[in-house]
Amino acid sequence: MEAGPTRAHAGGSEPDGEGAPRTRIQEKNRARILEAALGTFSRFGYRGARVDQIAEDAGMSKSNLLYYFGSKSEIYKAVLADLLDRWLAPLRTLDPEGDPRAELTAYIEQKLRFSADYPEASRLFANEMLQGAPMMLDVLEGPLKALVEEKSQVLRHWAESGRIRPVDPTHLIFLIWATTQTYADFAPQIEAITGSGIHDEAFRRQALQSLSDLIFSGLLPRA
Amino acid sequence: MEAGPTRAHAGGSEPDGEGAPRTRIQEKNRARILEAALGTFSRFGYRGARVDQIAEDAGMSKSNLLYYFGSKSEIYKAVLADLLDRWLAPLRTLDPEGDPRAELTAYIEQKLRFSADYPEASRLFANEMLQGAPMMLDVLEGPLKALVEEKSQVLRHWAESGRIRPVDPTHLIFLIWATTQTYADFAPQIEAITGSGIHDEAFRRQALQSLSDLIFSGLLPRA
Amino acid sequence: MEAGPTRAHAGGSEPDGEGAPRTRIQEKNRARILEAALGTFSRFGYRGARVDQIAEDAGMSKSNLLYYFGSKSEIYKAVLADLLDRWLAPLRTLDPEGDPRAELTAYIEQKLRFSADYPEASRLFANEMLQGAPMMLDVLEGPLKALVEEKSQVLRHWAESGRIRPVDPTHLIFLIWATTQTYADFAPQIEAITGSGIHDEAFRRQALQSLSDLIFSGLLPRA
Amino acid sequence: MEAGPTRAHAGGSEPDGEGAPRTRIQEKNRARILEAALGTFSRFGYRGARVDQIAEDAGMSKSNLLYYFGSKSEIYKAVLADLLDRWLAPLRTLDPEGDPRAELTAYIEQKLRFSADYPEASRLFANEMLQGAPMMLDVLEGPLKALVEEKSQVLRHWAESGRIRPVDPTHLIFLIWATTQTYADFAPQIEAITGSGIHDEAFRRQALQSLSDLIFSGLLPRA
DNA sequence: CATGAATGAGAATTCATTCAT
DNA sequence: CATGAATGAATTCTCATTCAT
Repeated sequence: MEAGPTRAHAGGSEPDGEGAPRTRIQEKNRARILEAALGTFSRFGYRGARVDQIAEDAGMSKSNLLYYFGSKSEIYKAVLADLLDRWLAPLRTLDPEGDPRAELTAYIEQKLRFSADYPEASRLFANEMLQGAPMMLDVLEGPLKALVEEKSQVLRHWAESGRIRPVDPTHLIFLIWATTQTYADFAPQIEAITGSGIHDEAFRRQALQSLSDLIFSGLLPRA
Repeated sequence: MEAGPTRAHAGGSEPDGEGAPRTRIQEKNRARILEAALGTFSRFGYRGARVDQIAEDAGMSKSNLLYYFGSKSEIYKAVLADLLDRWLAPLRTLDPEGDPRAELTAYIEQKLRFSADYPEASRLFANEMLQGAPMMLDVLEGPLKALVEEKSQVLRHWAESGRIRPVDPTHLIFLIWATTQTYADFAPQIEAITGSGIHDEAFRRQALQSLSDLIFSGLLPRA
Repeated sequence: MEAGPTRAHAGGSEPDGEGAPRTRIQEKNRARILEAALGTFSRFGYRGARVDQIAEDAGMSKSNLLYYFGSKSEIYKAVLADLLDRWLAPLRTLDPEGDPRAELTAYIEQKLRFSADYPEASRLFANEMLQGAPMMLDVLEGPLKALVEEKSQVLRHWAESGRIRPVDPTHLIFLIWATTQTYADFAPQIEAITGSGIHDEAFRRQALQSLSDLIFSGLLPRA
Repeated sequence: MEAGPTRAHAGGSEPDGEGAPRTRIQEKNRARILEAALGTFSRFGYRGARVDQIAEDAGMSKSNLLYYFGSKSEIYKAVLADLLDRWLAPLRTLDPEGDPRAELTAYIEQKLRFSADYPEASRLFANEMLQGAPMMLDVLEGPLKALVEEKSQVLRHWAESGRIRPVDPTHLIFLIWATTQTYADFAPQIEAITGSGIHDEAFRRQALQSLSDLIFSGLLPRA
């Protein structure tokens, strides 16, 4: 069983009930925990992460951490939930009415920003995938798939109206995801080779430039 | 200490001396262990992996496994070493004298094959990156960087001679890596969305087609 | 690695920080552990001792013991530190201004008491020596050597002023140490031969008598 | 159970039967094993010693070592048996007809030589004592006790005939044992303080001189 | 006579979690 | 809201010993 739910923890007064109102300090501590957890889970995965380390990174005792979340898997689930929305948001903005090049460039830019601003979130997502996405399968097969199909339609329409060349939209989306995320997920490799990384603004501009140039114009010289 | 080297275990007559000659049975058992280890490490990373599980997957007792490798980190290192050569091989074949389109297409195809044939190796590599590449940094900064620089020259020459459009070669290489590996590393996502995957030959052909079309011709309609 | 230092264990909120203030319960548990550890280490040495057994003797679970000390070698070091002061204390009391016979007799008596009251401490010290004193070398070469040199001076002065015969002070000190400690360290032998032991008050008086008689008057009949 | 006998090892053709004739190579290997075992057992005691290490020190495989001795405790017992005779030998030479001073000086010298030549044997003996002499109790209570009683008689006769002062012979023997063995058993301490040790001939002469001077003449100045 | 292969019982830690305060 | 104390189930690794060759 990995990343699987554990029994709901007993006790009476935990602050995590459904829509339980939270005090300001609770809110702050939950946020600190989630941030620390993101850092750890993204590096080591669910099994490799240690509650101790999360607590330490969050600047509180392990006991106190467990007062807020009850169990390791609860923390994990909360982090994942936080993550998904942000991960999907950029694609949602793709506007069927906009100019294809502008829209896609904006999308790529947003994804690059995400890699720059939330590299750990990107890595956590990657980690889930590597493990077979045990906690995310339903999201992948549900909302994500639906969204991809919706946006694929947009791309197909653009192609039919001659505004872009006809390309398999799914693979195009995969390409955009892969190329933008790689700057976060494979950062050590990127940095070893280039000496810089997506966190650097100049580098990010250069990456955006190269990517959109390639995606829009391709490699073949114009006749 | 994660993924750090452990001292060679003192006890017993372990068969793993430097260039020690190996008997047939050793060869066989080591291979079984490495294969099982690849499966486990690629899913759970170094810390999340359990020696028990590797032993079970390899069909031997934990003690016997440790007779061959001495420690978890020794296994990990052996798996990584095995992996690197295969991972790098395709790029090495890129021939400066060949036709750019043919060469690059062949490269992409090889990388896709790798994702199809050794998805676990691909994921293990990804996992190392996510963790910050603790065991691989020197390889990244040494041989890998050198190879990338060598092949970047090739791309640059092609551009200078007008055979391809001038594109930042490093980012092009990153794009190829990312897009080909994503089919192995993010397989659950791919499958959730497309219902198929890189292991399927038709899918692989379609992916290759889409990728090379995009990379060579880009999205913009020809004037 | 024997008796070598281990890293402080990462996990949890161990109560053993540098000069961390200790609660009453911590004080009590640490004391129980140290006492049990003394018993085990003194019999079996560092390597031969089992943490399980120490925990059992201390009346607590192994986990709880490790909550207090983190590792076997940490316990060992704590026991040794506790031991050294007590072991050295008697020699410190040797007063240059006092009467040689009274001073030395008092010293011998204190050492015999130590053997009687803390035979396990004596044996632990012996055990460290047998192993080559891996954890104690610096103390031996530092504070202990200094103290011995200081007290050797005292003996030398006594000899120069004619109050005792001139004898190599170092070997005299070794003799006193050896003869007093043997009653604790070689207890089984002593008891097999005499049927009694240093724990017995009459025996102790007899030992003291014999020792001081020998040391002061020697074997040769007075002319 | 420590140092306790384990079940006799099965098999048929081991070379260790009662008076089984031994080939030259067997004889040589047994000797190498016993020597290596002495080194390890003397430092770490029975429990702390590892068969691996003994095998390595003896320059053979663990399997081969166990071919000769069958089990750890068998080796231990063999080493102890070897040891006892040598340890006792010096005392046996004490001649009732000889001159007390000459006889005792010779005895002390022999014991110091033993400490110099076989420090590991001395330490192994000490180790057994520290553990409560589980394997030696019967020897201590039998042959050793008898021998001590015999030689005590000698000392008593000497005292009765006025050749030495009347001193408790047992404690005198203990003193000689303790003081001579300390140079082997507590070698690290001796060396830390003096910078030399019993292995050094000059040091040994000095020790002998100091000891016999003290034992025969004592500390008090002659009137 | 000797070695390589294999194993199971231990032994030291690690780690998530519970409990009391 | 927070911490210290305690625990038991893993988990890695050790070690004496057995088996086959």
